[in-house]
Amino acid sequence: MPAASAPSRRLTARTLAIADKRGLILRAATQVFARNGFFQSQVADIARVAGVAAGTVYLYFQSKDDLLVSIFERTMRETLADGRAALEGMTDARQRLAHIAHLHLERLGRDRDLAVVFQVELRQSTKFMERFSSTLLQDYLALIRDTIALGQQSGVFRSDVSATTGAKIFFGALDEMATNWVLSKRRYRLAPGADTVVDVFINGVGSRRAERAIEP
Amino acid sequence: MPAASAPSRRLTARTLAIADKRGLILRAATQVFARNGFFQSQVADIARVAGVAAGTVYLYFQSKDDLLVSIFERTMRETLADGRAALEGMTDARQRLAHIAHLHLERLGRDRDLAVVFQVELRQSTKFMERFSSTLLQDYLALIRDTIALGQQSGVFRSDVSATTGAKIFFGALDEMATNWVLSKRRYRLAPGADTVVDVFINGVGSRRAERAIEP
Amino acid sequence: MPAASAPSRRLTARTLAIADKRGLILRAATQVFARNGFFQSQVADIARVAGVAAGTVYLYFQSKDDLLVSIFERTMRETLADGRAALEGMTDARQRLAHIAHLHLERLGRDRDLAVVFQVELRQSTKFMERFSSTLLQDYLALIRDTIALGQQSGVFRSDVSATTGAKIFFGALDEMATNWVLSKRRYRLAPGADTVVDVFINGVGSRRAERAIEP
Amino acid sequence: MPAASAPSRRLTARTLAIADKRGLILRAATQVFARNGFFQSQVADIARVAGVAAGTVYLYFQSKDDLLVSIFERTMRETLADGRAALEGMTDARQRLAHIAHLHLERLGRDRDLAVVFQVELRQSTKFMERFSSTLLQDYLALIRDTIALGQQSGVFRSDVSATTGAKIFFGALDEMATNWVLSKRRYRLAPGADTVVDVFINGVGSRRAERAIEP
DNA sequence: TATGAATGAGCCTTCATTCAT
DNA sequence: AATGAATGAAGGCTCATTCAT
Repeated sequence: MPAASAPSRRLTARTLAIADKRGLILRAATQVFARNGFFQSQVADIARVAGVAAGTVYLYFQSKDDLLVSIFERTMRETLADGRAALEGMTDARQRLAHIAHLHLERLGRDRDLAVVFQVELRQSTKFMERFSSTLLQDYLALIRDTIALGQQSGVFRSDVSATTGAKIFFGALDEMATNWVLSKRRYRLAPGADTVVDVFINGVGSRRAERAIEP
Repeated sequence: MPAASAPSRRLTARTLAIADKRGLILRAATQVFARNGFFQSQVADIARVAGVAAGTVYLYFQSKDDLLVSIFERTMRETLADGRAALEGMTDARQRLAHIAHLHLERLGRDRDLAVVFQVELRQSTKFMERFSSTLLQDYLALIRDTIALGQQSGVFRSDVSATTGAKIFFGALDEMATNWVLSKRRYRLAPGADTVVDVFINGVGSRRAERAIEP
Repeated sequence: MPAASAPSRRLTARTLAIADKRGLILRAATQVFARNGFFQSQVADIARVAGVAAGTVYLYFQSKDDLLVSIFERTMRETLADGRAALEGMTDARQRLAHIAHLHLERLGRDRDLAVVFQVELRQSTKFMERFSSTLLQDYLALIRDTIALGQQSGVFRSDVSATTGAKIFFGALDEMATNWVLSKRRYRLAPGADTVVDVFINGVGSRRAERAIEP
Repeated sequence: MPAASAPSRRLTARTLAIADKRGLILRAATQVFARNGFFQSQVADIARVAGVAAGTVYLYFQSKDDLLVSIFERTMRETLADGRAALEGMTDARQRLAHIAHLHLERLGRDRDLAVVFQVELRQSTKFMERFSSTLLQDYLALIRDTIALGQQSGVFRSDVSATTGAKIFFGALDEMATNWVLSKRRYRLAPGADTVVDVFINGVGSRRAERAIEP
């Protein structure tokens, strides 16, 4: 092996080590935040769970807030990437919505600590909310909105409901399913709820016999 | 007025004064929490806005937490009472849902500070969430669920979607409408969204031409 | 009854009422201080036990401190007066000491709450201690010192021990008996200890066979 | 010195540094408590006198209370250890008592701040008193009681006075000597009083001519 | 005299963050 | 890169005292 590659290899190793430790700390933070609540969690606790010293956390993250933001960003980025990749080949907007719903609830249903952080701890205050809603969350809502718009263009969705409003309703429904699951004392599987949400969103709860609903 | 009524009058005056002061402090707390966030708000700020001394707050409320809880409880109690009263005469489940949605978004749309507290500050942590979800919030969800069940019995709603899941979807949609409105930089009227939510919830976004949707 | 006497009678009645209420509050304070400790006691508690409003306490006493001081002064004044009166006819210094010791321990042994206040709560801090030691407590120590000096003059007490030091030792012994009784979990009668204190103080614990003691 | 000893040396240095800082804070607390009184002292003052940050105090002590308790425990432990060590070789109970008295008054007489804390501040309330009297203070009284019992067995002390009562009287006398010294405005040496206390305790203040004292 | 609602000064403690090693 | 001892700002809450009634 040529000597020249050594530094590069070392760099790669280092990069991996860093990535590992970042992930290690982030997983510890998710667990601690979920179980104690963000404000009741101490950086020292997270460090202990991660098996590092308190000061070490600050080598990888700016602040305690940054830990929370990073959990959000990392998960959102992954979800968005996964979502976009999977949607690539799907032409049916209804199928796309179903996929988004499944991805959404499956990811949260798979990792309860993550779900708690997403459904509860991240809603700390306008401080966080505003920071989030201006970026990745908007991207996520945009993904849904575009899917609905696609359905409207292709004629499978009504055009008299704005895609933006539809996206809020769809996201809100999924979000509430997740929040309810997180706060419920009963233990049930979250993911199956995705089908119902999609079904209701597309077909409504109105019976076929009933005429089109009440207009204001 | 007979002399005998004097004590009663004094008592009433005092009772009113107390009620006023509680309400005064609660309104101040709503404003301060909404603008600074719960954790960034100081009890001294609330007292200043209410025009009382810091210690006086503790004559009417147990703690800072209690202020937040009281805002929630007071509003929920009123909303539930109003909702039940108005629903009394309505037999059509679709009409009932429409009414609930309007009441929900109108109340929040009328008082932005209250909306901020409800959509953001109250979601502080599982500590609060669990406290809430076990009581009045459950009552509210039950009100929706019962309305859906009524619609299923009368045949205007499908019976192959559980009323409980339907209630989550309906509430989640309304909740997201409110949260989006609160966090949005644009200023628009919240209440009109109620109709769309009801429409989509009942009729779905699927076009009439499109067949019944995707089953899992 | 002459009209002229009415004011006087009223004044007397008022004076009595005042004396009663002062006493009432003071007894309540003694009880509350004894059971909760001075700093843990709240003026509102004392008022409640006395059956008056919080503000009323301040019509009879300057401050919370004043309550503690008044308990001390009232008891000391009574004890000193009783002591002096009883000592009047006694010529034997040993008999006098015995009487003082009995009076001391009987008064405390009769009222445990008072004893707790005297042995514990009054030792709050130099602030109180210095205030007390400069007046009535000095008078009390002087009463003992003078009794010892009398005994030295009449030849029943050694003159090679200063009366002042002797008084400290005698008082300290009584004081410790009381403190031990107050803090003890066992329930026993305090007063009988007076005899032992006097006996040891006068005769020493040395056996008769043993020669006069160790000199430094 | 071999290289191998370096880690051990570093450990020792750190241990010393910690021991120093604990002691440093404890000395500062003694000074501040003595001069301001416990309740009037602020933890921030103690930190300033010790030359550390306020938070640092809490790295070494649980609470403000703990500082007071630690002063007591440290001093009592040392005094008990010193006392037991010194008593080892002494067979004469009278000599032993004299030694205890000297140790007691010398230690307090040497450090006025410590004396103030012991004689005044530690008598705060039953809260502290009960905590103390159940352990180290009992040990100290037991040391005196055992010494008296030893004297009774060897025949130099009377057996008709219980060793327990004798111990209270002896301790009370020493305690009062110290309290008087602390509260006195005059400045005199405390330790010499030890001899008088022992003398009076063993021989009594009764003159040799006088017969055995008054029996109840 | 009596009330008790209102006042507001005062402080212990926590814990995110830093930095010397 | 890693440590963890040290920092110090920040605020909820209590309660003695006042005063309008």
